[in-house]
Amino acid sequence: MAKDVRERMVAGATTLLASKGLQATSFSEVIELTDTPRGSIYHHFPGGKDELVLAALDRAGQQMLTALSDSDGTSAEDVLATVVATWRTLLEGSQVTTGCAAVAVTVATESEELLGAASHVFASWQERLTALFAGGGLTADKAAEFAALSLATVEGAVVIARAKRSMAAYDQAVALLPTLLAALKG
Amino acid sequence: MAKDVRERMVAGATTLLASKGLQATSFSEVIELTDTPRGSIYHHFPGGKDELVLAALDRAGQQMLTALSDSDGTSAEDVLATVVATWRTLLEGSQVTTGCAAVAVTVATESEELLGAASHVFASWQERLTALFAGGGLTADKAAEFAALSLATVEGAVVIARAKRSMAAYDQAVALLPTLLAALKG
DNA sequence: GTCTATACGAAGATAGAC
DNA sequence: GTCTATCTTCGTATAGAC
Repeated sequence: MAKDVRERMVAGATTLLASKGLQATSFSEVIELTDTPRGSIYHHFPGGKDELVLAALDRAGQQMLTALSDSDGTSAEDVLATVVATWRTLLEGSQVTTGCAAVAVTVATESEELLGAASHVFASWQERLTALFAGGGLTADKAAEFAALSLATVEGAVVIARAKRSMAAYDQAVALLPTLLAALKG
Repeated sequence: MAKDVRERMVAGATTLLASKGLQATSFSEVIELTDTPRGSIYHHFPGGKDELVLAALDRAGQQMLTALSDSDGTSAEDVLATVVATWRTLLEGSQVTTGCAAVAVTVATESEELLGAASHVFASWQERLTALFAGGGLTADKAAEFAALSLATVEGAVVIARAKRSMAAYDQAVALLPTLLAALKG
């Protein structure tokens, strides 16, 4: 059915954004990857590529929020571990070739709308992390700053690990995050 | 003279990579930005676009190393402040639209050679930071981990700040780096 | 070193048939 | 909903004149 085709296209676009970037997230690649009919792209996405990418960003944003959905009421240490592990799993499962869709869009788009959507993804993650860290033992101020730093660190670590194709590079870059958290608590 | 044209093209490509990404770093854009002759691109870069981007990445890598060239013998705190301030200046001078060329290439290329060049840029920065932090009061192990984390954090902070077009987002993401450094020293 | 002309392919997008 | 055909634009790249 139609919903299914559209959903598969969005999922494929999300994957392509994260692994090959905005340029390679073309209709041709999406169709090939998802085995969906070429003739129905503009039926499902009248707004063209931008509408597809917008939907893909939204999906990517939701996925991380879902990964954090079980973290309510857990300690800040556990929240941090979940974030670090979630990205680690993504990297490892792709031989360190896949990263963050929002990052890929941010550094490659010239569209205000797409940039805004990427911004919204980051903001939603940071907001959620701030709440979780605050609930997990940090003061409001410290929670906000630690959420901002840990998100930036993980995003940077993912990019650097991809360039080096090295899980060790990722692990090294995030290694001191628990140390910082301990310092904030102590 | 020839060297001048080539150099201007490389400089322009570096700027375009950092601000508009790999796709937009096209010959047309480079020529327009740098006001260089269209007919001489393949004279200066027989290897085509990849050769141009390779040179641009190398240039970007050198620029950061140059920014760190006065940091020998300074404290780890001063080294950190220099790194954070260098990226901050770049962001601020562009209304938060410019970022890191190596990040732009990493998330957008499918070329092993370009990915390797981006990897080399990150490695050269990290190596230099590790040496500076070690010289500035950290043990070898801590220096390596703090170099990896601070580089990842700053790179991530730059991307997120660009998406949000917000210097405050950058400042917030890096705010706790001195706290971590203090914890490592104490 | 720089020019023009040109070839080639890919991508986004639209129109109209089925 | 899906197809095919087509259009336009753009980017990379080459050839050969100046």
